[in-house]
Amino acid sequence: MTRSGKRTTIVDIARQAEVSISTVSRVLNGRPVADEVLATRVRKAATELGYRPNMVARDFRRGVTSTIGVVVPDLANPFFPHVLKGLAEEVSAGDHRLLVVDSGEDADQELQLVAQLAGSCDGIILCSPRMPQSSLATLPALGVPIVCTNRSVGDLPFGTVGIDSASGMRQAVAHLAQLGHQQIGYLGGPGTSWSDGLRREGLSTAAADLGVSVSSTEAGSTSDDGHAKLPELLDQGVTAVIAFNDLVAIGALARLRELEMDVPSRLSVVGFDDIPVAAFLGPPLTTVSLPKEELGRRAWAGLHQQLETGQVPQEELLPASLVVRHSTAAPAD
Amino acid sequence: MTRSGKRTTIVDIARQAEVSISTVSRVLNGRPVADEVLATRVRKAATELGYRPNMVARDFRRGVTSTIGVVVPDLANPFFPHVLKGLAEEVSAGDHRLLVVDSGEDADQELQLVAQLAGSCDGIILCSPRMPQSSLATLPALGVPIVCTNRSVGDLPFGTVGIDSASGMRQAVAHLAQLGHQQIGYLGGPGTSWSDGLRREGLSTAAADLGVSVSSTEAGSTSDDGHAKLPELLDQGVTAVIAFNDLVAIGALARLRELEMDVPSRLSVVGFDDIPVAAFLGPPLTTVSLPKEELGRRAWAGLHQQLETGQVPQEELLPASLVVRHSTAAPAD
DNA sequence: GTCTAATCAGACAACGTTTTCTCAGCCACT
DNA sequence: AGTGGCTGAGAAAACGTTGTCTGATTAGAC
Repeated sequence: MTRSGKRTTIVDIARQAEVSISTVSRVLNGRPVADEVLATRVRKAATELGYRPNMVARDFRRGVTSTIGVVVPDLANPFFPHVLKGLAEEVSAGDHRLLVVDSGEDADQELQLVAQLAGSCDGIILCSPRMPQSSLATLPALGVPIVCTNRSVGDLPFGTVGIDSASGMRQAVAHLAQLGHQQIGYLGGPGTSWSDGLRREGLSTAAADLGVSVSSTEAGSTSDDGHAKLPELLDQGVTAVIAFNDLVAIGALARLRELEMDVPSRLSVVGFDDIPVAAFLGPPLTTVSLPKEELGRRAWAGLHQQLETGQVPQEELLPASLVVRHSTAAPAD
Repeated sequence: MTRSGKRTTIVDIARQAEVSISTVSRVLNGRPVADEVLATRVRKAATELGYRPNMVARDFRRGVTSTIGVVVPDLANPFFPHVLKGLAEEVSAGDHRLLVVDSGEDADQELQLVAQLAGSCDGIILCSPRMPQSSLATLPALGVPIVCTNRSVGDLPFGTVGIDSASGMRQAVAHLAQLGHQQIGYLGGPGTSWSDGLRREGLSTAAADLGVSVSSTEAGSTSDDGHAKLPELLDQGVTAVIAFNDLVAIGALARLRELEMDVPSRLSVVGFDDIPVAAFLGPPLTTVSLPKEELGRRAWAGLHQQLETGQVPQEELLPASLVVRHSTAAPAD
């Protein structure tokens, strides 16, 4: 501390080490300094005074924020924290901070949050954005590089990285078909979800290919939704159900328990995401595992590239793979 | 945009509105301006030029960061996102940003992260910190106000807000005792967890008061831990098990299913936290519900107060309450 | 020994904003 | 009518850092 109550700055160091401010800056930033004597004097003074750089001033001068914004629809959905973990890992390695905001599954608030974030971020990652295409189209005007996950953005200049849900769905349907199921139900996600669109598409083509019939309903993304909408599918005589995600599957499982219908003997259930509890459910859930951490990592890679080169990265699609546990079996017949 | 490629600044506005820079600043910050004509000229120019303030410059000048750091042990643990939601709600209302970092349940990394965060935050909220008291004691030197949740900090100058886990535990034990259980097992949390200490304390006093006996083990905070450690308790002949949290309880439930021991007829299970899936498990989990969002809100209140007044707020304790579902019943005898 | 070239530390401007200070203008009161 | 006080807009400094530019010092070549 200097005599004044303020924080120590490079000026204090310069004074104490009897060198110029520029030299302090150079030493502290590891730029080449010829005179090793000066350098050590500076470093000594810095530690003596307990110097810690003022990041805000540094960012201000450099014209950056060193901050990346991430918008997720719902942190309480176990899917997103995993994406964040993958993201955080890489982002902090690149000396950036991560500003996380939760839009509460609200498309309007999502749009507002992005606009607000844009003011204090070098770049933004939109996880599974729920906003309509028309809102999405307003974002380039913010002048901030944006990468979307789990969403196609038309010809908007955004990087995108998604998961090949269609393929995952094909694997799930193939698995069920092989077990002998002829009638499959789909507990679909929210209509605003791009992934849900992909999954429905994969479902119908796979079903057509394999000669099984499909009933589907729009449920949502929570366990409550799965719990509420399952009977609708049961009425249609399905022998297996695929859920939009594991949470919905958990809701369905709970309803089946109430109805005293055993899983998998009376009904097979397949989830999506492979959240950690999936392996511990009763029965352990067969589900399509998605590379969540990798999704985060690739999103950062795309954004990073755009920040460095100005080039909008190409669209990317990550593979999904079915994990067979014990919630699926041959139909009772 | 001005002719140069740069972003528009208040200088551009001043030029266009033909007023001084100070006036622009005053108008834009809503400070009293006498001449309404000037004010409207400024506002008009600002919208025409599409002005968006440079937050970094503003924060720099004001000597603040407008950012609050939050450290959580594991985002994938469903407990924390709820705390964050309560927190985020209030924090963003106060024109602050939330910087969230995940320490991966690693005490060393936790300490490092806090030190790093300190450089770019006005204040820090430590959620259930896992670091030892000795590390905690080094934090005041960072010169940043800190509030801890779920942790007593001795005489360190931190605000703290916790949950009365001991009372929750008493309720759980009372519930089980009333059902007729005489032998209760506890699947404890990580030794570094303060909450776990509180819970053990509440458990032993409640057990003594009610005349039931207790066996306990140190499991951890994940479903894997519960799954692995449950047999240890079963060997001791308990008729009911209380888990450190719902995730651990889920692991226990899974193990019981494997062992074909029905819940609650063969063993009663009680969790802690009341995470959303708890209600959908098989059977729906009796658990001690914790005010997670409120915890976040109170933490911010404490930090906010400290930032405004410089006064370290008093320790706070929030109530917990048992939610009885279907994983508990009278013992088989 | 002198002149040129090269090297490197120090002086200083700049980043965009807020805020303090200055001073012009006006009103009211003597 | 002159002066004192007051209001409010404009000028300018300041925040801490980085980076460009300048000037000095030294080494090398003739």
